[in-house]
Amino acid sequence: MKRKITLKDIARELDVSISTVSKALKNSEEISRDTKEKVQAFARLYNYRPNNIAISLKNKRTKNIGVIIPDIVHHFFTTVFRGIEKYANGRGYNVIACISDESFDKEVINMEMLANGSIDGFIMALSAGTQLKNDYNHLRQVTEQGIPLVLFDRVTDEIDCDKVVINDQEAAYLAVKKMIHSGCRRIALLTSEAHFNVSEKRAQGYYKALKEHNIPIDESLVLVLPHMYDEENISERFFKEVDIDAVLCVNEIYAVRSMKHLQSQGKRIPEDVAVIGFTDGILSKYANPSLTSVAQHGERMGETAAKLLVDRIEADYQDMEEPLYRTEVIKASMVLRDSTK
Amino acid sequence: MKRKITLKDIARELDVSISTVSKALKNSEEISRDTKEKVQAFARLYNYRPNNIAISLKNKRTKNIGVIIPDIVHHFFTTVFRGIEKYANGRGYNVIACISDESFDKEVINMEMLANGSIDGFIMALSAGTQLKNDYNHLRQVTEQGIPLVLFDRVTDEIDCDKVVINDQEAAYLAVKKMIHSGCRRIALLTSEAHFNVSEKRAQGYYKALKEHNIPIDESLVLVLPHMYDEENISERFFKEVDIDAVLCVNEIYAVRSMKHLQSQGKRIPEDVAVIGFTDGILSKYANPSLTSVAQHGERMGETAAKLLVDRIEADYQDMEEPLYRTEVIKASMVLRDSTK
DNA sequence: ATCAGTCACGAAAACGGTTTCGTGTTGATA
DNA sequence: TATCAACACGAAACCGTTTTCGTGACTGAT
Repeated sequence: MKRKITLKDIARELDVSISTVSKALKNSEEISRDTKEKVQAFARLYNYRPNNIAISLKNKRTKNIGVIIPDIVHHFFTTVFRGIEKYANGRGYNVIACISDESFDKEVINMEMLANGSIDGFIMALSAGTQLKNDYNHLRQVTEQGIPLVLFDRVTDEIDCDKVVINDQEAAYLAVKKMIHSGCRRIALLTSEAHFNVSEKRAQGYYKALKEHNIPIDESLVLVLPHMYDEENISERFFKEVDIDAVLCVNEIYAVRSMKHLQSQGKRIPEDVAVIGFTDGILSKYANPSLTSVAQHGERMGETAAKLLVDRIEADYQDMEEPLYRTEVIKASMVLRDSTK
Repeated sequence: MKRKITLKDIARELDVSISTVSKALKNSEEISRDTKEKVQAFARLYNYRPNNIAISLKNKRTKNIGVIIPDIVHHFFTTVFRGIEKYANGRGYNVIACISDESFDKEVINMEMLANGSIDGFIMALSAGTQLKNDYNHLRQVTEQGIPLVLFDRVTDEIDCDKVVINDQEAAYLAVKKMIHSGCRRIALLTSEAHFNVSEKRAQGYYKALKEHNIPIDESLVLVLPHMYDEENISERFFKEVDIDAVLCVNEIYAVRSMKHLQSQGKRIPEDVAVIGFTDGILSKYANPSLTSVAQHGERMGETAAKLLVDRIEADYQDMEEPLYRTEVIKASMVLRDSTK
């Protein structure tokens, strides 16, 4: 087993000082051609690579960024993660992934684990637990220490930092508007109580579209599903009881499940009931009929978040004047498929 | 902005030496109660946390593990990743995620980035590119340096290390057997040419089951789909041309697409054609009809891989005698749903 | 012969910890 | 009173780099 070779090893072997080796490898002007060649050849031969940890300690930067997301087995977060990873990698950063599992405690623990030098900055989406608790002290701690933070999707006004969101309200508004224009009048909304932020905004868009078209709001058409609790039965019952010609769902799963329930009642999609979901993932694409869906462009969101973060890290590092905190809005777009007319 | 406080700061402030502070915080017997209390109180007050990087440098271990997977937007890998993250976190390790994007070059670059001190060990699934190229020098480099490596799912015999695989062949065998027992005789196989290992093993299971039941093998019922190239058209044509009463697909996507094509030809599932897929993901669950599927238990696979890795890292660290390399087999299981009789 | 000015290199500090090995002070013991 | 162990603490090395600041040897000019 060949152990890793260090500057010291090279120095000893070639009978020069450590500083000389370091400089020679950096092609410093200070070192003679002869020595440089000798050192570089030796380093190549023994496949010398500088130790990242030592460099991190010296430079006080790790070239790592911490990503904390509530859930990875979730198409949207997965695509965001990919966007982050791609962009960060392109700029020489590695990504440390932590999954909060929607839990406040895990989120706090993860942040604390990473905030002690392991990373140069954070990208995160708030866990449901955190939003429920409405406690953001762990975020404040981090920003007060001068660690850059970018929030995406599940954000909060309580914290002053860079943010990336999608135009949820507008997207929902446009989706409902589309259904209205194709003749729908009794439009249901399936939403969740869990991640307040986005669900609420989407609901606002829904109400706004109805109002604008003078369609009376019927609260019995709005179903708020509890997080992970007997959802399926509740929604099945719901569809038996209401008389509708369209549904807007705040995610894909609700949407395909709605289609299933509606179809089992003999309703045709989209002829009898139109369905639109949020999150243009694999389910939307392969559902039968395929699902018209609001694409959130997670990958772009991830890239944008990563860019904001890395830019700020590097500005920090080079003592450049700090750009003001920005909130980037990623425009959702509708992917038209066969569940709408 | 409060900068991070260091041992040196505390030492200066309390007029003791750095060593004393260090020991006091570790509750060393060497230090008097008075001093310990003073130091600990001060540290608490200023929220002192030791710098991870410094500790890593000293200990020559980072408590990070590197995970390199071909793709994250893929249910199976995602669940494995979650298993790894959970287990590793439980043992105090963080996970650095790299996505090779099925490319040999990216895999190599990622490994080299991480192998210079950033991590204590690797968990990875080989990229398609690597399997194609059949070049494993980057893995060999890593193991020769004494960095522990665990391969999962997409493994190779070329490298001597811990491995975690599923019993692909047997799972496929059992799936086909099930279809035979329910009366199917003309059973198609939809497979891919990309990740040779698993596809091939599944194919072997398919052939084995047919042979064992004296069903003649008809190569025209086996469709090998090229990776990402016009798959949909090819498979649509395939289903128009063949006359079958069952299909085994090496992944969910092929399976739901098969169902779609079959249904559009008026075939009923499972009455006319039974369908079984691999990867028990979200698609299988929400497909219509829901899909009988081979569950690969990715999460358990991830946990197992992480356990193997962490155990080896810690054995290394404590100079314990090294356990021999092991290959753990995760048993796949069949989730019966509505696409089979 | 003296002096200034390269040139090529080394010593040492620094990053933030841990750990080994002293060492000065105290109180008890012979 | 001399000796010694126990106690409480500090100095310094070390992990592997980078970087600043010398410095000795040589060159060329005066």
